[in-house]
Amino acid sequence: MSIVLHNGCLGSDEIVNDTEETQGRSERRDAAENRQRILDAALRLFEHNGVEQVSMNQIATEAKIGPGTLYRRYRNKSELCLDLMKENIIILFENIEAHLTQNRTAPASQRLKGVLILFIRFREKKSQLLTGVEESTTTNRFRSRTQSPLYVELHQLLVGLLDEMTVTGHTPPDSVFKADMLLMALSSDSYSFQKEERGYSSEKFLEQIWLTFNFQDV
Amino acid sequence: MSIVLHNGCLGSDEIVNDTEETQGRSERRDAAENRQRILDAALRLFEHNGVEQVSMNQIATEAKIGPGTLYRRYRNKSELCLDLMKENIIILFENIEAHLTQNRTAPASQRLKGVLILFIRFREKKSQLLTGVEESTTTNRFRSRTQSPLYVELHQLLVGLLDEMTVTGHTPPDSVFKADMLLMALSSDSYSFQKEERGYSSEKFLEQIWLTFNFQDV
DNA sequence: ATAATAAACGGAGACGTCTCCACTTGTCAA
DNA sequence: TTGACAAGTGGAGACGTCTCCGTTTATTAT
Repeated sequence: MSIVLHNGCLGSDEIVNDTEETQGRSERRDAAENRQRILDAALRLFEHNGVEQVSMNQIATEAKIGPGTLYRRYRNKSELCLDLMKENIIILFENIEAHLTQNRTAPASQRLKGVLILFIRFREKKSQLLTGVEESTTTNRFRSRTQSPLYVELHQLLVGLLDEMTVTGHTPPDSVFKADMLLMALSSDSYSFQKEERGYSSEKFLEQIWLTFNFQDV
Repeated sequence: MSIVLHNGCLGSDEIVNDTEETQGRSERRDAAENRQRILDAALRLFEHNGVEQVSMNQIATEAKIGPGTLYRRYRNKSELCLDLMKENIIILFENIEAHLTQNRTAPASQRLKGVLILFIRFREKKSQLLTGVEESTTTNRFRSRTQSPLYVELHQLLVGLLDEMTVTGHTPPDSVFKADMLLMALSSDSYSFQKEERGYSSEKFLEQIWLTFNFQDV
């Protein structure tokens, strides 16, 4: 599972690229079959029990394969969820791309807001799976999050927009840093905490982000 | 293990309060002894192997007690780390209190900066243990982080300062939200990521936080 | 077809978290 | 002192992640 970084503007189709890097050789027939079983089993279990509640073990059992086989394909649940979200990720990036070209002449802050809105919508749509993607059993949660191609891609995008927005005259705030903070603020953990514990709606949340990061009006 | 919220300004001594809520009855002798063994064992193992690498199992074995006994006292490693840091937490809050009264008349933004500096120093000093405190095996990492009394206390403090700093005339950014974001930005995950992956020094990190959140100069 | 071979498989097992509960032990009132 | 009993204990065991490695299977060259 890998999302291929592309040169220049977003190429929605190339973003999610399965099979190992640059075609080693096509997938063996039995392997392909098993992968489908895994995906089916996972989806079934996720729907019945919720993503959080389902263990890799259960998935293996449901798919009637050994744990080793499951782990060979997906190092953890996070990777599996990512694979299950391929579709939606592609759509997200297509939407972003469309929005970005449509508003090509608008101020960067406006384009940024649009991107954030699209991302929040995306998050809402498949919140459980996305939380699954961002989760990680192993130590260094943030580290694994930031290594995910989804993160890298979005980060790059944000850096571009933030750079454009930099107010000339002030000390330039490092856009890389700012993008990291922004993505952290938009993470599952943060988002669901604000919604559930602090009682914010999506709109209020976004508004607060905007105020906190002190972006330009509208 | 509980940190008692206090009324009004910081009462450094009351912040860390052991034994269960408001004295149920004093700890049994054998229990007290075991707790000491646990603390000793944990410290020993942490020093030799690093906090991350040590499991609750190992601690129990090293302390020569059953796993059940260990878990009865500390629901997880995080709580154990918190107990191990009591001293340092008290000192942190004492320092903050001192700084706050010393600069009582200075602008809130300056006081805030001081608090952040003290916090970063605190983090540096016991980084491993603090990371341990913020870690959590269970689902909902952020949730458990935010429920920790250390979080609640700091959050309260920040809200106070941020409220003072609110520029009259702008849309008031919710200080509770801002404080959440700030604490998230200062979390172990974030801090160590910026230091190790992005190559920031403590000073640069703090500077970027300042710029990102767009606080007043100095 | 068939042999060679690399990929894929499965499950045992190491190690981890955490719970449950029958048993022991400290404490305190009588 | 002693007995009642809450507090504390320990370890078996349920369940989870993840690895290792001997065996099976698909593919491809012959």
